[in-house]
Amino acid sequence: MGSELEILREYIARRNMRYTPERESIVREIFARHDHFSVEDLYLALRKKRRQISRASIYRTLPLLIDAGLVAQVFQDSGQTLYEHTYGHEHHCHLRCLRCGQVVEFSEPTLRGVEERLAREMGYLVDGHKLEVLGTCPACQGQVTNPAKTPKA
Amino acid sequence: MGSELEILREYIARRNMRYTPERESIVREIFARHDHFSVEDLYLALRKKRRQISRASIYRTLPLLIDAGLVAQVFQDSGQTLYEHTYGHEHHCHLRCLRCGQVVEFSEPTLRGVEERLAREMGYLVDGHKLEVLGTCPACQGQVTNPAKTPKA
DNA sequence: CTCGATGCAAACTATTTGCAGGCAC
DNA sequence: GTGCCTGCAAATAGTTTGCATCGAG
Repeated sequence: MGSELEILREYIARRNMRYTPERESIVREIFARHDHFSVEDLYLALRKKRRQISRASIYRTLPLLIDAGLVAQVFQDSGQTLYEHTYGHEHHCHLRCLRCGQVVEFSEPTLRGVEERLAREMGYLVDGHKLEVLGTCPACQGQVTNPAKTPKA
Repeated sequence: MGSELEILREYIARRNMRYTPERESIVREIFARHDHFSVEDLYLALRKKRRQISRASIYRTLPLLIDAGLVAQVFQDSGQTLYEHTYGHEHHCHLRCLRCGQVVEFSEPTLRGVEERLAREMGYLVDGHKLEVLGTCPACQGQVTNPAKTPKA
């Protein structure tokens, strides 16, 4: 706990950037929650805690955190990009219900082998993977069948 | 060849919708190309072939084609949603370079087993999966290291 | 003191939608 | 003829960006 801030500090120091209170608050908030969040979620949560940080700063900070390995982009839902913190968590995949949006996390260790195979065969330097399994959750089964909503672009 | 039109016809007939020349042209164009395309790509390609179809119609048609199993959403690149036709092709996964955007397709049959396991353990009705492996392609390795571009929302 | 970071508001861009006319059935 | 579709243009919504100011180093 708190070592995400050290990572941030180190990342920032190594590039002669500024360690600002805004950046620190953003990271604190991201690691205080344990869900998939959008920029808007972050913005509102910070504002509720009396840390008013502009959306622009959040948009500008997230790419840094991703590059620093603290955060990952998960997927899009209804037009919003969702993120999750990754530092300190084992990598996992997502099973998602196309009707209600429910997300279940699961792990699939064999994918490490797939990454290695691709690195070897294709000469890629592999950073990671994203596996999403899509379907209908138990609760949504047996309901009228409207075309499942396509995750908005 | 051409059976994608039959699928479309059947899908449309089954729901008392209209089989319009616009919808047919869109499907023809999608199956004439073999790449990942955006709505804009389609729009321009159709227009170049003197089939002027509005973007709105393309946006309205794609969800139907996805529901009909003819097309799938692949991923986002620079803010655009990319699609590919799927009918008549084996399912495959994507290996993508975060620096130049190159995409390599590969297959990973073991994922079928993962789907089955999840269906069994979580009670989901599984429609399919999307696996994306991210990294740096051989050509982009050994270049100055700017933070890899995050696929825009 | 200097230059990178912030906030604001305006700009962009992809996508959605209301509406009037057109056409598949 | 009826109601679904289409094109157009306007409306949305998420994200980006220019600029003046602020503040970390």
